[in-house]
Amino acid sequence: MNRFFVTTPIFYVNAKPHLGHAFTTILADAQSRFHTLMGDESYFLTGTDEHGDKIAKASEAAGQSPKEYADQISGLFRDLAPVVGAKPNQFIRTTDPDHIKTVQKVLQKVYESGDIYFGEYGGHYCFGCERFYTEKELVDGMCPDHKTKPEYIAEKNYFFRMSKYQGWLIDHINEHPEFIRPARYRNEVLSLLESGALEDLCISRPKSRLTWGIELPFDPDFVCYVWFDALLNYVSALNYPRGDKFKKFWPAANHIVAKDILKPHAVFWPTMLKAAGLQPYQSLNVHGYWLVRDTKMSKSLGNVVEPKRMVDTYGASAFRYFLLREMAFGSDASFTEEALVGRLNADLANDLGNLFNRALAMTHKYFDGKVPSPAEEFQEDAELKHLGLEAMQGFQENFAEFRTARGLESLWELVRALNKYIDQTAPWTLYKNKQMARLGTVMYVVLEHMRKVAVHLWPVMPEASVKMLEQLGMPFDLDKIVLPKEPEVWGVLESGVAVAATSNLFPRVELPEPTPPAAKEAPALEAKKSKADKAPKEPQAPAGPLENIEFTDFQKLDLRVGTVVSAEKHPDADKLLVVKVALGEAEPRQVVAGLADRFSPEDLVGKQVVVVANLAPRKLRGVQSQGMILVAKDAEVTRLLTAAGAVDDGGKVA
RNA sequence: GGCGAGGUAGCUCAGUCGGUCAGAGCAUGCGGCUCAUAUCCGCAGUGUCGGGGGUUCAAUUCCCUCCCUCGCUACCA
Repeated sequence: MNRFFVTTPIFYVNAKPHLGHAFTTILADAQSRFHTLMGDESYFLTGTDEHGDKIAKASEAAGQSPKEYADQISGLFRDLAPVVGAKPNQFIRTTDPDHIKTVQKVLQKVYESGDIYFGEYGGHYCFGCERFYTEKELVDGMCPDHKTKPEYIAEKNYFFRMSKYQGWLIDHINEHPEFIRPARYRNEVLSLLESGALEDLCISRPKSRLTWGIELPFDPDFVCYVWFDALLNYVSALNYPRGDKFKKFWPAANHIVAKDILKPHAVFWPTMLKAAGLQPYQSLNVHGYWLVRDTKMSKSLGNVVEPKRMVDTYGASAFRYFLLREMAFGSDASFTEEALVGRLNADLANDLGNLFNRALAMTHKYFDGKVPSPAEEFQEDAELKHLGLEAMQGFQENFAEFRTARGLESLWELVRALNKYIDQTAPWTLYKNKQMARLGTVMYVVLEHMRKVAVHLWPVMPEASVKMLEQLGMPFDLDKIVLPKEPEVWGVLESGVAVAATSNLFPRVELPEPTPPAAKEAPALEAKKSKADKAPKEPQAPAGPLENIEFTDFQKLDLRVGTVVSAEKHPDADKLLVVKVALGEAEPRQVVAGLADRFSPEDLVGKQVVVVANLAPRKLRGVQSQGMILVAKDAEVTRLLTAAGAVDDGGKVA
C-alpha cells in the first residue's frame, strides 16, 4: 500500500485565519481524501507555529504570556479545518513538548556532526552606510560608496552549514522533477541555487534579545531561529526518529505551501534533512495567492470572516468546489463573490445539479423510482462511456499532480456530455413510444455515470458526494470504492435499487446584495493581495499597541511643520524620493523618504508636511537625509500628515 | 537596479518540440426540446495569439529588441 503524507505549513499565530489558510487546508484535505480513495494510506498534518520575536511582542502588547497568546490564536486555527469540511489527522503546535524535544534532538545531532558552528554574524561594517558588507561587495577592501575601510563588527551566533549541501540539492532537484512543482517554482529555486554560493543559515538568537523559543541543547544562552524550529514539525509530528508514524510516512511527504514560503521549504528544509541524515521529502507543491476584492470589510476584520461567511452562505462543498476549480495550480487567482456565485450556478446548479435532478425525476417517472436494468448497448452508449473514461482519467491524472482546476474541468466534460446524451437519446420520446428496454439502458447509463461522478467528487465536496450517493441508493462506503478502477468499471449501480425522487443539492444562488459601488470607482485598488500562509519573520505592523512611554520621552521628538519646496526621484533607488522641506531655517531640509511608490514628486511640492526634525541624519543609498516625513496609513491608502490649516514653516507640533 | 514569471476572444484560461493551432468555459445573440433547478441541447461570432525586427518554404509557437503586468530582492529611519 502506498503512503501519502500531506501537510499544510504550520500557520504562524500572529494573525487570524483567512482565505489563504482556508485554501491551503482545503487543498491538503482534498489531496488526502483523493489518495484515500486511490487506495493509499493517507496522513494529513496541519498546525501552528508559535515561537519567535513577533509572538513575544504581540503577547506583551496584549498583556498575556506568549503561551497564553499562542493558545488563543492556535485555537482559531484548530477550528478552521472543521469549518471548511477538512479532517486533518493531526494538529501540531511548536510549543508541544514532543516537538521541542525533537527539535533539540536534531539540533544536537547536526551540531555533533559538525554542520552547526559558532560564528560571527555581520562582518565589514561601514558607518557611513550603516550596513554590513560581504567580502564580495567590498572594492579592494574598501566600502564601494565611501572608499573607506569598514570596521569589523560581529555578533556571535550559531550557523547551519547550508552551503555544504548546495551542490547536492541542485542535483537532487534536477533528478526529481516532482520535487518542486509546478515547474515555474522549480526553475526559480534552481536559478536561485545556481546563481551563486548559498550562505550558511544563522539558526540562533541570543537570549538577551529573545527568549520565546526553543533553547539550543548545546548552549543555553541561545534559542533556535524560528524556521529551523518550524520546519521540523513535519517530522516531529511523526514522532521522529523512532515512531511508527515516522517509519510509515517518511519520506512520503507532500508539502503544500503558498509561494511566499518557497525558499525555506525548497532550500532550508531539504538541506536540514540531509544534514540530519534524513531522506528528502517527496514533493513540495506551491500554490499562488488569492487576490481579494477590496471592500470595507477588509479594513476592520481583514479576510478573517470570509471563509466562515462563505461556508455559512453557500455551504462547505460549494466553497471548496469554487476554490479548487478556480485556482490554476501555481498561479494567483481572484476571489470575488460574483465569481463564486457564477461558478456555482453554471457548474453546480445548471450542469451537475440539474442533471442529477432530471435523472432522478425520470427514473421515478418511467421506472417507479427504481434503477432499471440495462439491455443492449448502442453505439451512442459506448461513445459516452469512452468519453467518460477519458474524463475520469484526466481527473485522476491532474488531481494527482495537484492540478485540481484542470482535473475538475476534465470531469465536467463528462457532466456536460451526460446532459447532451440525455438530449440526444430523448428518454421522454422513448417512453412515449414504449421503447422500455432502450429507455432502461439509457437511464442506467446516466445513473451509473452519475455515481461515477459523485465518487470522484468526494475529495472536492465530501458532503455533497455522500448525499449524491445516498440519493442514488448507494451509501458511501470507503472500503468499496477503488478510484483507479472507476473509469473502466461498469455496472456497480444495482438494478432495482430505489433512488431519491428529487435532488436539490446544488440550488441556484444569488448574490446577497447588489454589487458594491466601491467596485467601480477604484479599479486599481480592486484586487488586493491576501498573503496566504504567512510564515515566520516578515516585518509587519505591531499586532497591538506599543508599550507606554513617559511624556518626557515624547518631548524628545522635535516635530515641525514645513512646506515641501522640491521633490525628485532618488537617482539610485526606486522607492525613495529626495524631498526638500522649508522648516523656517536658513536652508531647506533635505529628507529622503520612502514614498516613491505611493507619491509622485508633484504630489508633494507645495504641501505642508510634518517632519521629525531632530532625527539623526543618515545617508540613504548615498543621499543625506536630515529628518523624516510623517504619513498616516491604513491597509489601503497612505496620506501625508499635515496641519488642518496653514502654519508658518517651522511651526512646532506638540 | 538585479533575478524570475507572464502578456492568446468582453472575462478566466488551455494550447503550439514551427505547418487543420487559432481553442474551452463563462458572458452575448439566434434557434430547438420539455425529463429537469427560467434548467438542457444546437448554431453564431468577434481575436493583427503585447509592439517591432530577424531566421524559415512556413512563426502565435525559435532568435533579438522594445513596451506593459506580477513576484522575489536592494534602497523604504
